[in-house]
Amino acid sequence: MQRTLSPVTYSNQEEAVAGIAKALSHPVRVKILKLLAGESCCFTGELTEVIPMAQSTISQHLKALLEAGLIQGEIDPPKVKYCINRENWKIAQALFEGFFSQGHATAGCDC
Amino acid sequence: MQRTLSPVTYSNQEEAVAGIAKALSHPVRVKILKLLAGESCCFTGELTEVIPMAQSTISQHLKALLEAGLIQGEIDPPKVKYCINRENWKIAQALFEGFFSQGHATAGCDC
DNA sequence: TTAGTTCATCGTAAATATACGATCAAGAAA
DNA sequence: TTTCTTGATCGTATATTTACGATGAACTAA
Repeated sequence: MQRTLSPVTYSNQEEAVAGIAKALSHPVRVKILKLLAGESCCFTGELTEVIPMAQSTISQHLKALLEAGLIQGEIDPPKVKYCINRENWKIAQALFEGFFSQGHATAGCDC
Repeated sequence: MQRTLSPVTYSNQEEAVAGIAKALSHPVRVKILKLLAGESCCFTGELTEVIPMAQSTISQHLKALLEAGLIQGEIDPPKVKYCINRENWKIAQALFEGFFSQGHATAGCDC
C-alpha cells in the first residue's frame, strides 16, 4: 500500500461522497441508522439488545457514524441517547442527490 | 474478527445500501464515476493518464465498480470502454433516495 | 462509602482493502 | 510469424476494518 506514484488529488465533493459512503459501507451501520431514523428515534444501548453484537463493537460502529456526522449523542446519565444529526443528514442527502443525478448524462455513449 | 455471537441478519435494503456505499467508499472510485458520468462518457484506459495510479490499481477499482454494477465494460480491441450502467445507476439512486428520506422522522427526538 | 449500570476505550486477532510491479492473454499491426 | 498495445490478473507488502473480551470512567443507587 505504499504510494510511489505522485499523490492523487480529490475534489471536496469526491472526498465528501467517499466519506459518507464509507460510513454507510457496513450493513450494521445502515441498520443502526434505520433504527435511529425510525420511530424509535433517540435510541441508546437498546441497540445492544436488538443487534446481537458485542457492546464494544456496536460502540465502535456508533463512533464511526458520529465521526461521519450522521448521528449525534447526548449524555443522559448513565445512558447515552443517540439520534440522527438532521442537519448533516440533509447535507448528505443533497450530496448524494447531486452525485447520482450526474449519471444520466447525454448522448455519446455507445456501450 | 471472529464472530462468536449469533450472526446478525440484514434486510435486503440494508445489504444493498451497504454494498453500493462500499463501492463509493474510496475517493478514486467516486472520481472514476464522475469521469464516466461526465461528458467523457465511455472512457477507457485514458483513466490511467488522468489518474496518477498504477494501471493495475485502476483496473482493481474498475473491477470493484463493475461488481457493484455501477459501470459496465465493452471490449473494443485492443481497448475496453467503460461507462455508467444507467439502469443500475437509477436503481442505486432510488435506493439512496429512499434511505435518506427516512431520516426526517417525526417528533419524539429531544437530542 | 460501596456496589451497580452504562458506555467508551484498550489490546488484540483475523479478515479486507489498497497499492504496487510483474506477468499473462487477446487482439492489432508489422 | 513476431511485435506492440491494452488491460486483467497474480503475488505481495502494508494499512485499515472488524470483532471480541477486558478494563476503565462517569454517574446513580444503596
